[in-house]
Formats: sequence, C-alpha cells, structure tokens
Amino acid sequence: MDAAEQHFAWLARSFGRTDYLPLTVEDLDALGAAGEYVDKYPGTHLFREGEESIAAYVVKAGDVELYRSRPEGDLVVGRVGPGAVIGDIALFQGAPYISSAKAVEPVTAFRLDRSKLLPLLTEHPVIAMRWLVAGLNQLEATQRHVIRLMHRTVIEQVAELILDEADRFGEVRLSQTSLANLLGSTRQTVNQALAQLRKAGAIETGYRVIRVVNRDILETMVTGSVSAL
Amino acid sequence: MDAAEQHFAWLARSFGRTDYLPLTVEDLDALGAAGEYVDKYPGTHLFREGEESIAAYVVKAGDVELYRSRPEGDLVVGRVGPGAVIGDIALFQGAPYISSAKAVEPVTAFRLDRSKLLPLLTEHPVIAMRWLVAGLNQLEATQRHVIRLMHRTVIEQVAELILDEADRFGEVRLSQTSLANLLGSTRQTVNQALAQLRKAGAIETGYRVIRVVNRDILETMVTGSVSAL
DNA sequence: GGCGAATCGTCGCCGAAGCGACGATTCTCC
DNA sequence: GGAGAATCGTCGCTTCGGCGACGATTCGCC
Repeated sequence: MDAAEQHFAWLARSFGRTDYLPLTVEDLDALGAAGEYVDKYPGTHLFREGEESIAAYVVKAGDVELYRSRPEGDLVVGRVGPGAVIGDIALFQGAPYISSAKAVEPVTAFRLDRSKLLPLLTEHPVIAMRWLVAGLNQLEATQRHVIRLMHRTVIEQVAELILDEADRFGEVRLSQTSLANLLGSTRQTVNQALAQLRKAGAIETGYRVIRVVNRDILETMVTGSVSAL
Repeated sequence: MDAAEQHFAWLARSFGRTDYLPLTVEDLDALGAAGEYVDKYPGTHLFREGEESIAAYVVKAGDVELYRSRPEGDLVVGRVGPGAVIGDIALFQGAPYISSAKAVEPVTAFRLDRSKLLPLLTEHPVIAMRWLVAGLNQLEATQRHVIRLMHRTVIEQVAELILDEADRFGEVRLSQTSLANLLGSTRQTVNQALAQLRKAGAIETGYRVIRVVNRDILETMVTGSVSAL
C-alpha cells in the first residue's frame, strides 16, 4: 500500500460505496491527482447559489447544509455528511449552482474542477459508476426527505429526525432553530413538539442538545413503518 | 444511418442529454442490444415497491407516476416523462424497489436487466455518464419538488403545477384527485384553489381538464422568483 | 465575574388546510 | 339511452401550525 492509496482510501470506503465496484489503485491515484483538499470552518460556504459552477466536492469529514434562498427565507433542501458528493448537478448541467453549500461543522472536502473531472470520469468508468451510485443515494435521501415532510405532524417529523440524527450517545447537537429549518417548520412549533416529547419522557433538552432518554417512545411517535426503507 | 441507430435515436436525444457527451453509433447499438421495449397500459405497473430489483427502465413515451405506499395512503414522490430513468436506485443499491412505478398514460419504456446493465456501463463510459446526468436531473427535479411543497399555500402550489404541466394548448389533463396527490394535498382543498383561480379568470375547469386562460395571472400567484431555475 | 449575543420556553391569535358529507355533473359501457 | 362509476363543486367543523411577543437561561469572551 503506497502513500496515495492510503491517503485516498476513505474515498474507496465512503464514496458511492458498493461491493461490486471496487476502486483500483490506479483509479484512486487518478482521483487524487484530479483534485485537492479544502478545509472549511463552520459557517463558511463551499459554494453559493447562482455562482458559476466550476467544481464539485466529495465530503470527507463534517456535515454540510444545502439550502436555497427564497424571498421568504432560506430553505434547507438537505444536510449531507461524509461520502456525499455536492455541486455536481450544476456542474454537469453547465449551469450556475442551484443551491448554496454551507459547512455546519469543520469540514474537509475534496474538490474536483470541471476541467479535470470530465476526462477523469470518461477514462475511469468505475469512478463514473461510483459517482452515479453516490448521486442515486442522494436522490433516495431526498425522496425520503419529501416523505418525511408530507402528511405528517410536526411532532412525528421531530421524532423521526431525532432518531435519524442521534449519535452513538443518543445526542442530537443542533439548535432548535436549525432543527426547524431542516423540517421546514418554525422554532416555536418545534419547541412545542419537543416539550411534548419531554413530558412523555422520551427526551431531555438542553442548550443546543437533545438527549434521547427512551427510544421506544420516539419510535411509537413515528406513525407507520419506521424501518420501511 | 442504419436501422439500429434510427431505432434508438430517441435515446441519444432524450436520455441524460448533454452537448458534451455525444453517443456514438457503437454506444447506441450496445444500449439497444442490452435491453428490450415494453409497453404498459395506463394503470399497470412497471414495478412495485418491495419487489426485488431486477431491471431499470428508460421511459420513451408516456408519463409514469412514482409513489410510495404508506399506511395512511399512497404518496406520490414524482411524475416523470420521456427520457427519465426509473428503478435504477434500487438496482444499484442491490435492494428491493423503494417505490412503485405506475403508467398514467400508455407508456413505452426500454427495459435494461441488471445482469446486462453493469457490463454495459463499465464498457461504455459515455453511457455511464449519460446515466449519471439523467440521475442528477432527477435529483434536481426532486429538490424542486421539495421546494414547491414547503412553505407555500395550496393555491401557489396549484398555480405553479399548472404552469409546469400545461401542454402546448395550455391544457392540463389530470383529475383533481391526481393533482392533489402530486401536491400531497386533498381533492377538496385543490378544488377550492381552482375555484379561486377560476374566479380570478386565470383558468377554466372541466372534466379531467384544466385550461389556462390567462397565464400572467397564474404567474403572479406564484410568489417569489418564477423563473429562478 | 460581567456583559452582550444566542438560544430556549411559552403564550395567544388566526389563517390554512385536512376531513367528512352530500349533491350535481360527466363519462363509459352495454 | 340508461345505469353505474368516476369526477367535480361546495359546505362546515376542527385541528395544526405560522407568527409575533416576551422573559428566562446559557454561552462566549473580555
């Protein structure tokens, strides 16, 4: 295992990961040579809506929020973590970025410029297919997002989001305002839902943190099939 | 131009169409040889949620409705037309179909089996990239769907949907029930919105048809940036 | 330790929309 | 052309949630 392989091994593990599409060392080398790492502090942008699309990014660490600006306020269309590819839609359409990407944590991403990306994908079909799989995964997540938003009360949405976002300590480190943005709701309404869940003994709330106390209660709040992927 | 090329020329025109990814005759031949045409009557399924994913489809003609079943009722996650690729998410994930696909008009689609698809994409990078572009277009449409649904009154949603779906005669041939499903709303509420638009002189309504009378009024109903792609 | 900014907790009001109900209209098919 | 199914038009009731407001709590930083 040479240096490059080790350096980019995370790409092989997380980016469009599938068992039937192994990345060779040559693929990884080519990928690594076609871009460079960028670090972003929380609150800074990888790109903004309306800018000319010149690069796509593969997220290595940290969460990125994708949102679109509307006259009435920003609208979060997704929140993605390691392994996700962003900015590629606009890139392949040859159009300006259709959403803004903001780091919500310290983010490390791998940046691929348009000029180098197209030849790379043409010459390395496996990378193109990995990219495809990553895009389709994102599509699936967005469809789930739609489902989560439709025909459900805020308390159901909140319960499901907490189950999804809780880390291994059962904690969700988000302000209630961010939570509300993710659900397309308001802080006040989300707060009321949290109050109900708190009274039911399902969670505890604190400053920028929600702790899961009783997972079962949360799961029963989510009507219908919880694990119906 | 030989027979095969002519026969599959629609693929080159509609499927993940981009200027920088021309399909060669060999590409088209390979694509044509890897699958077969299927015809579906309105109301019949191309595949159903939960079934093992064995094939993906490229729609040639007609509209297909993608929906997921929930205990509370079906939820339409998208409606796609010619050029769209469906069923590929599950296929590449190696998981059961995550949504059902139902023909809402007479549909002709090109069916590609899993076993033939993977080698095809690996050997024809341009096809893989076209596929990728098609997937990303779908992702973009789904994001727009999210935006259309969030923080908007039903009348705004209805106005926008009518503008999107109207054919060249300014007619939308959908029952109000289907329309409501597309928007995740109810028939009654949609009907009320249509009544308002009718009183405003923007549309006329009939049995399974809505005629656009005054496009400008509709556009002013859609708050914010109409053409902000 | 103190000060300003961010976040949380909670009201009350009101418009939007889901839901059930019922009759009128239109289509389809025999 | 007639029967049954599908669709449309419209009420009224009720709940959900957006919105403004205000005070309490917590955090970061000097």
